[in-house]
Amino acid sequence: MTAKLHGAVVRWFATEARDLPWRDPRCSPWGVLVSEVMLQQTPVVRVLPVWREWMERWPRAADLAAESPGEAVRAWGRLGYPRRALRLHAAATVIATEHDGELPDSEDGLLALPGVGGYTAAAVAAFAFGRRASVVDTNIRRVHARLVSGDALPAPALTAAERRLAEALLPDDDATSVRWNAGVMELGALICTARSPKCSMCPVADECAWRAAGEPPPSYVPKGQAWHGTDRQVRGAIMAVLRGASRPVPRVVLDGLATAEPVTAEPVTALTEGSATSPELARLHALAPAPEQLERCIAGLLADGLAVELTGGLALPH
DNA sequence: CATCCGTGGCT
DNA sequence: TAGCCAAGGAT
Repeated sequence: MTAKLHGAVVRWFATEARDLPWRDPRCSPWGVLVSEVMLQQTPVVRVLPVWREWMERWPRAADLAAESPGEAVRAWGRLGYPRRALRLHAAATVIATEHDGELPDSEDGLLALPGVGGYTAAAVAAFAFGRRASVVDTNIRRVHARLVSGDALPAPALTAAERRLAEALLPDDDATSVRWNAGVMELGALICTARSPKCSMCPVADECAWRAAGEPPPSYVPKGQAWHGTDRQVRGAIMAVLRGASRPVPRVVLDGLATAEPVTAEPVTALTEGSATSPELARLHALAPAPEQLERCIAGLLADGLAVELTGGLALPH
């Protein structure tokens, strides 16, 4: 019953898939893992250049493990959620020291790595090792919701029913299951998008339960992600300062930025000479965080290991 | 299980 | 333009 869907999606994927470097058969499992972690909540177009830099600089897990975690965070750049860089570095260390430099090829083995959850473990097992694994990401969930369940959007959180459905739809043989996973994911990314899906270009539009039902609206309103004034925004601004700093950033500089006292570009430059570029400091200052928020954010970054306290000030971890 | 955690392109 | 939202994971 699902054979028709399998054929349609696999054929569509064969001709319409984007030519992404981590899909190259010559890409190593390590390269696939790096791509999957970078792609967690970050769009492909922004990952591409950073992934290339990482692969050139750290072609094997052991190469990254030999670096300091701070270098990983700095090379992560502005991909967002920098703790992912930290966990990727930790995963590289585990791979280098406990797995002789080779990635585990089973879902369970992958799942044990830092920063690797259910999605990433299944994705690497499938895309790097050709295993039959049930990959469930936001794209696949959305396609399943529309195509099979007739809903405009998947539930707010992954449900057991969705896992069962994904497993039930997964082709039996390894090779087809890999193409199905990749194809459904690509379909969700390019055609069956969250907003304004391109149904006229969909290879399985005729089988879509959501279309058959007259494209009913979502049964709930997704709540947006708060940003302005949040700790995340302040943490991000602090991290940008630390990434741009070639030496520890004195606490007095950071603390001074939280005050209402205007800070001119001149003294900022003088205080942080050689330790940070002024655009990053200016951005943090423009946020005008309350002293307690700034303190809370710094404490959070220290607790997360994204920053360390030195006598000279705050810096990326060594 | 809900919340927290960055960033910037797109509509 | 202001929001929406993207190949999630950890707690």
